[in-house]
Amino acid sequence: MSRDSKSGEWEGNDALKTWVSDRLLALQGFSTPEFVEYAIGLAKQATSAADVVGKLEEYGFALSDDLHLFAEEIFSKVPWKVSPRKQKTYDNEDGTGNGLGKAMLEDQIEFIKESMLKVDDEMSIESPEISKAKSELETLHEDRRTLPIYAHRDSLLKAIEEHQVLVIVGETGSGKTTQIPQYLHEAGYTKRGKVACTQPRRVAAMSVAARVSQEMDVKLGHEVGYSIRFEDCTSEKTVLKYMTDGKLLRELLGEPDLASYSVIMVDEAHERAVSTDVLFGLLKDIARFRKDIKILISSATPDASKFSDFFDCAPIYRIPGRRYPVEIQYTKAPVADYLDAAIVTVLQVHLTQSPGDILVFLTGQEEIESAEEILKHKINGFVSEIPELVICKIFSNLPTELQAKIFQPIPIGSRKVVLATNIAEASLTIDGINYVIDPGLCKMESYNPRTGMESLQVTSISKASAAQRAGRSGRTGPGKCFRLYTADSYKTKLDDNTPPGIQRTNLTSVVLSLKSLGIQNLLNFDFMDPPSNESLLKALELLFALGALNKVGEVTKVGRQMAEFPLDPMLSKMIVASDKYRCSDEVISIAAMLSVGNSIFYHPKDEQVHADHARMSFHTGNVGDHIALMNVYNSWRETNYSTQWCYENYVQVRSMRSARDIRDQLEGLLERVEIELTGCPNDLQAIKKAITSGFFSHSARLQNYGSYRTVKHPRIVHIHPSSGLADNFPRWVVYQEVVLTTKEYMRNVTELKPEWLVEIAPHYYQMKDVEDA
DNA sequence: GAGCACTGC
Repeated sequence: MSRDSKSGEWEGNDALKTWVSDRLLALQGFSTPEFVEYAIGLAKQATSAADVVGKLEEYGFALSDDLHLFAEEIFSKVPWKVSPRKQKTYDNEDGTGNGLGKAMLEDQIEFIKESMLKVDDEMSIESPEISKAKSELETLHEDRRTLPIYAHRDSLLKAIEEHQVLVIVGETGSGKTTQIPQYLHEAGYTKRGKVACTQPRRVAAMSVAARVSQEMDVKLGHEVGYSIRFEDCTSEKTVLKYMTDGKLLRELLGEPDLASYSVIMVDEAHERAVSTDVLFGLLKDIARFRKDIKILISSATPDASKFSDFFDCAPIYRIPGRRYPVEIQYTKAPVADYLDAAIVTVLQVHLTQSPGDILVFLTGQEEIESAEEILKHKINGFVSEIPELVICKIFSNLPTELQAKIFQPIPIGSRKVVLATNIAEASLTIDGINYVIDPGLCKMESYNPRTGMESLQVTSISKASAAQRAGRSGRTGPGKCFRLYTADSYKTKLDDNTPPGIQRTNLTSVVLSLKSLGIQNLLNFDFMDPPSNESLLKALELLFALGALNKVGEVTKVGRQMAEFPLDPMLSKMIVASDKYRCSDEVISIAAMLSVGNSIFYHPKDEQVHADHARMSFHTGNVGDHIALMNVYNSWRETNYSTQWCYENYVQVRSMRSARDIRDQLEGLLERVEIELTGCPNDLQAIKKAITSGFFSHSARLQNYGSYRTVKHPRIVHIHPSSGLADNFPRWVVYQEVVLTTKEYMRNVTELKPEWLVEIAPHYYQMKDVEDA
């Protein structure tokens, strides 16, 4: 079966395609269907052969006589010059994309009215004494019936029965996540197969499963279970399975038609996580040949037409939520200093507004810490007595024990202010918030496929995000949201939605997964919002260089081995290569440490000297950052994974535990791909060669004045000051990544011998690349 | 001589 939904498009042009493919093979050594289509597409849109050359050069092809010739030939061979991009059109007479019957709509509207009234009643009905008297289970069942979704049970089931794909819009508090899978179970869907409900986050999958197992009065892991990385709490009995969407993607690699499932419910679809978006495309395809499977797309955004359009006009079913009104205030004029404005607003709310806690959205750790200091200082400066203000902070890198503080009760008569990053927008919910202060900014990652460079920059949030932030104040009562920008800039400067993750990330790993699933032409893959062609082609190019794809774009044996590892392909390649150098034991530790990210070392502001000293102790002998990370892991392991050791060495214990989990998983996977676990503790060269096998495309050589030039696509870069080699200036290095902050910095650097590049990647480097100029 | 939001397999 072919997954190329539009593969018929070029039929009849096979001769042209073959010709283009051959020429591309000659030009760049490999040629996948994507590159063929890309080149033909360029020629179609180009106005001249020179135009084709320009575009190809812009992509990264080296200028040469061959390239010019190719451009001229393809320009003359492509027979037609067209064509406005094909637009998807749908018959959509009423313009709502809603195929539900009128009666059903009315039924919904009626219920929305009812449930709005109910919200007020509910709060006052039950006294604590009464609820105590009831059995816990009875209360649970009663709770189920008071959820907004309850009255929709039958019409919802009917809609699911009648349509293969249904988009469900359920506001927060509607009960969709816990109830719909139970309704499906009660209606008999689980007799045909499991019901999966995917979540973007691990904790959500776990906690929802726990809740549902209580409601159904079964043991967690029996009929109701969850499955997340490192933890599969399911059994043969399991019929309702909550899981992370990434986990379902992994399962898809082993079971491409999801035969053991009868319903897939993709929850929190509006978040548009990379794995959710990939799932959309795959599920749409599965639904085509598995008419018995039901797909539910559940989103909390009112505008679900995009989901509906994508799934061929799937009907939209709306379930009301339970929310309180939120009053939104804008500033009259733009603020000069939003941090200052946020602090002033906190104090104003504290002094003038009725009780209720405050949530402030800031961009990062440093900002939060300085806001905390300023706020403390200002409060101490008040001459007269004011009610106590308890300052709490939360961001993901904050040690767990300090994170817990935001949930602790505070003295009566005092008020809590929580200074938070985006973590409080969706990932965690704090009760008792009545006021939100929103400067309208966040840090967002962007990825430039041309340079392969990531950068993290402060940018304006979207309208959707602003709404989500405001909503955080109206969960337990009416709320207020103070936006530190003008109503006009809200209207004109904020985008409607945050660009989906898939358009902001390095796609190498996604591309390898999709290729492993047998998708032949990724430019035709049905993405809801396609990533740029360039970003897909760069990913293919890298996978070819790594040996994961052959020269016509098919997955190789190495590629299949790599795809088994839940890692960035360069890390997977490093592991696969470690077999040859007999050092897989060391290399999986390094891969685990690298894949944890940059939160291994702990750098408190006031103990920098000690922290730096501790960090450098792992770099003895200028071994490079990769080996240093291995030293950290091994030292920790030698202390029997001691927490105390972590504190003494300024190492974050949470990150180390996560590295251990990943390492254990990788060790298990070695066997699956038939790589022996072998160690060579004293042969650093072997380890470095394995690293080079994964990261050869990230090589750089020393220039004057301590700067470096990357070898393949020349750019000037620098060693990040946190690197152990920052003062060492080795002549040749490989690096894990380049990040753009104040300069272009290479992170995680290791020295190498230039001849290794030619030895390890002869298809990528020639002697002339590494000889002295 | 810097400073990094949030997820996930």
